[in-house]
Amino acid sequence: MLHLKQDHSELVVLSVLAEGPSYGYAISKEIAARSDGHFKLSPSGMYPLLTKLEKQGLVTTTWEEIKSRSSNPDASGRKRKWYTMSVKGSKRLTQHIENQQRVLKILNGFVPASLRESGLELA
Amino acid sequence: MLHLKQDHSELVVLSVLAEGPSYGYAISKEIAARSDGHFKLSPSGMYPLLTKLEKQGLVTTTWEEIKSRSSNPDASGRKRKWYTMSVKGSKRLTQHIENQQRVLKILNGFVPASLRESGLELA
DNA sequence: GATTGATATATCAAGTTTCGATATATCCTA
DNA sequence: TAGGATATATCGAAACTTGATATATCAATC
Repeated sequence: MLHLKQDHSELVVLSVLAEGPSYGYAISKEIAARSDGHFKLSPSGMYPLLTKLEKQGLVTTTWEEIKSRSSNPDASGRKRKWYTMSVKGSKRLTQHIENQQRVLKILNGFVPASLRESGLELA
Repeated sequence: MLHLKQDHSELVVLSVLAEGPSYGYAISKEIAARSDGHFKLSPSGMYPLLTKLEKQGLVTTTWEEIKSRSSNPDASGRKRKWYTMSVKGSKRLTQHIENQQRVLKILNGFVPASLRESGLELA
């Protein structure tokens, strides 16, 4: 299991949001599921990141009031904060991936030829 | 220009050392040259890293006394610390690259199909 | 009706990492 | 003799990471 660092976190979260609006908890489950449990983004990594994305205008947010069926109808209920990727966020995701490609290509240039020949390539 | 993070630093430094012994200053120049100036590992990143590699037994070291031709033959002269990759270091480099490949493959699974179709792939 | 586990958002503090600045000293060339 | 390159190394402020903690609801079991 690998704890995601900021760069990868941002790429992964934006990628998940590229397929439609979601919210913190669901995103973290999605990341674990789609990585076969290999990637983990914990609450303390997720929420500060989402706040950052919001401040940078890469996502917009709305609150959903989750009404309980069984309890007091006046109760505030659980709240869910939805994140929707903006056009700016979409562009940022593309940039992110392009940048990763560039870095990978350079990085691959450092891999010794002997290893590259055995299929150990990064790009 | 991109400052290398620890993971990438280790991979790049071990890759350089895979081609033969070298020393801090030369490695940093090699990194800048072979990345067309895109990667930079500054002294404050380089020396602690080399010390770490040494402590982990991934490299062995020897000091070279660089004798001056023109000055006092008794002068201590400049010292150069050579780093030689060990068998353990060689194995670690392979592991490093294999691990990167694995992470990249998973990461690529998050990239939206629409972007992957335009050639924006990470693995 | 009480307990448990899952859902859901969020912060804190301690630890680690990063990186520009600094320190020291030699060598070479103009 | 001054400046730029060579060479190793540390410091401290800022940023980042992450386990722990806090709060609260909901659903299912006991």
